[in-house]
Amino acid sequence: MAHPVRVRFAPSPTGLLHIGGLRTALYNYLLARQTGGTFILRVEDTDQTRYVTEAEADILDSLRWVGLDIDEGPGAGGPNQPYYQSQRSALYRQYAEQLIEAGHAYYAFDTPDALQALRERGDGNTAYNTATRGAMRNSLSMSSEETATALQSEPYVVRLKVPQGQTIAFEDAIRGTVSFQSDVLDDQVLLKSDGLPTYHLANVVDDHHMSITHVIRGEEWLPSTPKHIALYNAFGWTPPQMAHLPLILSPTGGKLSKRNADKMGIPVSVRQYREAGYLPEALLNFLAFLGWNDGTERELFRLDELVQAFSLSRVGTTGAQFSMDKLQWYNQQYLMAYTSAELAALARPLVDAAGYTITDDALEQVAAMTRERVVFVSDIVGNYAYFFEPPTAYNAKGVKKRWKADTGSLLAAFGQQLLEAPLETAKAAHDAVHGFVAEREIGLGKIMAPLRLALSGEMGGPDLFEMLAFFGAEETVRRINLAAERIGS
RNA sequence: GCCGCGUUCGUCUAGGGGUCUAGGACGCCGGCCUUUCACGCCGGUAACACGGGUUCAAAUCCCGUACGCGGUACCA
Repeated sequence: MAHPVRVRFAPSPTGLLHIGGLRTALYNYLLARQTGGTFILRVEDTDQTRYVTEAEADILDSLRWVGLDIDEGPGAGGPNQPYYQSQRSALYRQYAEQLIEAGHAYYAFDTPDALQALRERGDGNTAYNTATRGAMRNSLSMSSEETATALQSEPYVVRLKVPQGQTIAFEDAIRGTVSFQSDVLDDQVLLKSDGLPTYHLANVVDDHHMSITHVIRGEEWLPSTPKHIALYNAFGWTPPQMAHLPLILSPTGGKLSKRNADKMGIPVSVRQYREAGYLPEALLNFLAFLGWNDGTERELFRLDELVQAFSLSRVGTTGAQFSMDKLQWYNQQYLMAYTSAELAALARPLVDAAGYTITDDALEQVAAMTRERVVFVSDIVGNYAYFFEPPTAYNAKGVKKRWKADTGSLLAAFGQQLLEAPLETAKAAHDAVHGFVAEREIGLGKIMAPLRLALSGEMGGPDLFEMLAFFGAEETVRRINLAAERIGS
């Protein structure tokens, strides 16, 4: 606790920000904010072949959308610029050379084919390690003259000389002690033949340079960690605290890969959730709970509340399957927490885009009526389009059950009554309907269900009297006539 | 294959030797409210992977097995 917490989210710009990446970013952010530490964004763009131009903007957009503001990084500045690894090549090269001079790394000249052949021997040995490196073409097996010549004329990489017969152990904040035998480790490539570093080198150098105190990342990195520890050791640096998060799994169990998820109809990029109408607070809350809980029975936490409650020690070790149902529940919970005015404001652009004309006041009334019935804001224009235009279809089951031979004339008479004494409030509508049935000595069912059908085409929905007050006498009569025409009798 | 990590209701999980006839949430199924739907409330369904130990006592500790997942690249 001597050093202030400094954490980083270090995505590779190979595509749209992944939902799992967002959770990693979230946990890093939570720890930083909780401790008054620093949240850094670093772009790990060292693989030129997988670079996707839109990716970086999408990562930035997505983080901004959910409200994970970064303290250092692209767009935010900071003392360790640049925050793009592709722009820090000189630094990595310098450190690679330092390692070579110290005898912890070496040059290797093997062709991809030669390495492939090694792997395919099938004797269980890794391609390039303490047992095999002596037989390969590298500065360990070649004379210094040969090496110097090769350096001039051939492509080469720099590899870490993994020490032999060591146990490499580290304390993971989530999993406790994890240990590996160094002999099973590959002599990791540090510098690729294109001169750029691999993840392993760049990551270790940058984490050290940026004084990162906690490395919080996905469990898929756990097997790489001993390589990183070996690197820290070679440099003589102290490794940061490691914390490996459980994986987010697809509902069928496998990794939530793009292909796997698409098959299940599950979006994997944050942008898709945004476009589908999920609220940032719902997505964040849901994601936070994929692998973490505060130990109480509370499940609703907004971002600032997560900051308060979060702790690395309460993060679980088991992979968590993604559940669309649970996410939707969260979305509904947060949607219900909005006031009608707020909900109306959220719905406004969708309403306009659908080509409907409605005043702000009226839209707020619609929001009030639908608030507890929608999972997405877009449901207002989807499931409740009848608030904006008369229904074009009528629930067949409902019509069969509730629309009798005398319904048409009954509704017409009710409509007539409305025009004579227009209703303005739900209370007035209530009284009008009750007065109407009392006078005629008929049941409420004779009029309420058909009225609802005429107004909305549906059998369920918001309170009928509120709807009547909303539509007013003229529109109600119009819809009664339309329904009578279309349904008949 | 090898290395690593994991395994409590269908799913997310609480629980870390006795308080567990295992708690909560989502989903599902009933009921109440509402002459509707939803919300809300009440109730139900459903789990400690298996086998050995250790212990007076094990979901909880140890070992093994099985299964799942991850890694095994000049990708991150």
